[in-house]
Amino acid sequence: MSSGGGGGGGGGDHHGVYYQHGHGRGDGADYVFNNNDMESFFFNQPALGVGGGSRTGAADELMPPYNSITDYLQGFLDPSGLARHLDAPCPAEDAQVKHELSLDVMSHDSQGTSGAAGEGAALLTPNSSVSLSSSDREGEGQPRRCKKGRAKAEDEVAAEGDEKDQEDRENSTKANKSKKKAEKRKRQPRVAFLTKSEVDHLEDGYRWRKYGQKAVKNSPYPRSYYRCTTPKCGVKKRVERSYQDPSTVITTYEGQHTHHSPASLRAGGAHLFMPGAHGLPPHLMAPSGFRPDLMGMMHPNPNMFLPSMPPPQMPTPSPPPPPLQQHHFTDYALLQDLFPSTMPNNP
DNA sequence: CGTGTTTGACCGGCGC
DNA sequence: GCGCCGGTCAAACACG
Repeated sequence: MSSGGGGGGGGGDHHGVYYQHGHGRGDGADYVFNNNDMESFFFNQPALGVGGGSRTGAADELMPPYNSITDYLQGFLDPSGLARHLDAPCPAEDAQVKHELSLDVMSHDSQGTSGAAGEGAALLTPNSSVSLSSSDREGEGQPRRCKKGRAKAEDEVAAEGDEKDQEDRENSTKANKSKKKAEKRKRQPRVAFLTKSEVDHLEDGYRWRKYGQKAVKNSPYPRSYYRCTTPKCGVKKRVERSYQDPSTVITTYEGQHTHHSPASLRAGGAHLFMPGAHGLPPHLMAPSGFRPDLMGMMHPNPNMFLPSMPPPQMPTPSPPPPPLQQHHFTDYALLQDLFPSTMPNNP
């Protein structure tokens, strides 16, 4: 139960697109994920060492590093889950999800906006009585500016080099600044999920604090900035609505959580890798097409596991969710519009 | 009171 | 150097 309208719950229908591109200015995400394994987009670029930079939208060539938002958010936190995936992707459950997705797609057609939003929100919202809470307002997990960036830079400089004359100090200041900048510029890999949803902020099991909102150029829809409220977890995400397809929400995650999701904890350490067996919204479950062989490559920092992570327990059974209303929108042109700087021209 | 949102200001990178 | 723009800060505010 977030005050001030926080959280908001999930939307009625969801659909993502997986896409990767290199770092650059602008909104780029390293990955864009498509929840529908049958039509997911995924392009590799050599920069990250995943694949060979092929730029094709052919489904059978797609090798999404993450099969779902959940995969991305949680897949690397749970060693058992990872092992589970690496060993066997649970074909039965996998097939189940696939089946559900297919059914959803087939039976609901595209009616994007429906009154099911509220219903879906209720369903997709993993109950807000999460156990994790924090008053961490400014993300202790990552360096923050004391007051503003300049103040912090100066503090750092003062702390590091002190017995230098003013000139050297200035030089070191510049050097340090550029150094820090360089380090700071080193962004975490980002993964974008395109989701058909009525609500902007999709529930993903984690708790987020909104720390900013900006108007997006050439778009009537603003972009919201969220930060994970868990201390020591510097994961951020941006949420914006596609101006081209207003029913599509673009959620870009940056970084990896260093903790389990409150939702999973609430569910008794549910296997977030176990599609259909936990309380997570279906749109966050991993569809088929999982590529365990890519796990190592797709994750630049596999050491994100918490050593003290409690072993997963059997999840409490949750009532089967109603079918989602999903849409196919794997439109290359749309992707180009969404990520013009990174999408090649349609071959 | 705790938690989360809103919003204007600010910072820093980049292109011209 | 300047302006643009994405990203962030933080005080004020809202809500249960």
